[in-house]
Amino acid sequence: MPEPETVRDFRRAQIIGAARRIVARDGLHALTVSALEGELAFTRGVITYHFRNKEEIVQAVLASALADVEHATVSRVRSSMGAAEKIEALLRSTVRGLLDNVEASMVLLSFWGRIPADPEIAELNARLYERYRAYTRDVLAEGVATGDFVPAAASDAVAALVVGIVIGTVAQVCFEAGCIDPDAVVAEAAGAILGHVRHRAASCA
Amino acid sequence: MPEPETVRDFRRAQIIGAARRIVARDGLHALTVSALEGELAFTRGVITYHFRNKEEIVQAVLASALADVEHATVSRVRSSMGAAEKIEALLRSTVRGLLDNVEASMVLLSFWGRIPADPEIAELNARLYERYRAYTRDVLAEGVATGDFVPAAASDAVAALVVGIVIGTVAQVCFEAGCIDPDAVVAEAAGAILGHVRHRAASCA
DNA sequence: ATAAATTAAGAACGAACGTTCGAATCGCTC
DNA sequence: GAGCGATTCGAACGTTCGTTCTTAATTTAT
Repeated sequence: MPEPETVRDFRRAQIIGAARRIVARDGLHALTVSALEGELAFTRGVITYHFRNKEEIVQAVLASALADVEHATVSRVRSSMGAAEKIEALLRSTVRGLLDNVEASMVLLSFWGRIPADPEIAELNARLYERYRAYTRDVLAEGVATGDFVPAAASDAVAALVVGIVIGTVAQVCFEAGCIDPDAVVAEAAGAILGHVRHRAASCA
Repeated sequence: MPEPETVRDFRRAQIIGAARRIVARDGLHALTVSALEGELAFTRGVITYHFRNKEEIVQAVLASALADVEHATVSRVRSSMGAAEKIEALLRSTVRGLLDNVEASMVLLSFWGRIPADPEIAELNARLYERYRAYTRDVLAEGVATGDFVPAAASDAVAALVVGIVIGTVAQVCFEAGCIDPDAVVAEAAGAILGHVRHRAASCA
């Protein structure tokens, strides 16, 4: 990630940052040029000079949030871990990472409203989740190969379950501030899933 | 649910139905008076005659979808079931019910974008999920009382986990049509959670 | 049959949106 | 310090939005 050198890059980053704050705070529908003027100390001349149009800003906001979320998820799992550890890290670290960057998470949740109307956004979202599911499937297969997991588990369904738990937990925390303890939820989820995919002998004392 | 008798009630239902279709198909931002004119065979005179303003339509759409979803969830669990059956029904029937009425589900997902800006919508959503969590906690307590479940389980976290699974699964199905098999996901989820809250003796052959 | 009330129609309005554009200002080079 | 490109400014434009209002059509009651 190179430091912004030119004025252009600096301004663009500044505008995208303001746009992200607006979207995370008030929703995507509140992202207007006037709102950007208020959030920054600029007039709209600056904004329209550095971006061709508003759609370019919207896409930059989405790309920025997607990059953050991507970085907060899979990259936290170390390859030195065992399969069971990886599954737990996949859950715990991902939820933690998403909630450490609530702004990016809220931005992505805001973009959900555009999925029905915008196939491009739908595909970016689908790719994100599919990548996460694919990684989960790999870990499951790895666990089966090492003999840690039972081979019968339907890895497609379990992968979707893991992703669903992450999505559902983050959504509840983001939309109902204070009502949910994500660490406790993730702990239960990890226990339940590992107890389900691991050989019974390992979990039954 | 009384049949619409007066012309007024009939027209209102007609307009709300069209509004729901628009929101479910294209998102909440696409719900404009002009779009309603197109979806119905009316002019905007009719619409503004039967509704004070657009906000009233929006709230009616939300209330309508909330009622549908509410009906599709808790009401499907029979009180004659055992605790374990209830947990499974809570998962399976709820996901099924939500996906049987994709329109209502998509409407609710569309309204998520308004949660950051609209405390009223945020609370309606929070209430829906909290009621679902409370019911799950009751079932868990019932299972503990009958000796089916281990008493140690943190029911708050497990309840949030159940709701999260429902949300995450429905979201994946709605946003990635065809990629996810909800029945398989729910089956894995039910197996994992029941294996986790049930006494080990019951699940270890 | 006629008067009154209800409902439908569609033109017109102000407000807010994204965009465009010419003038003003800054920063650098020669 | 004059000249020039890069940047900032803010007014103005056309469009679309939700709302309002007048007129016409239809239904209901007497």
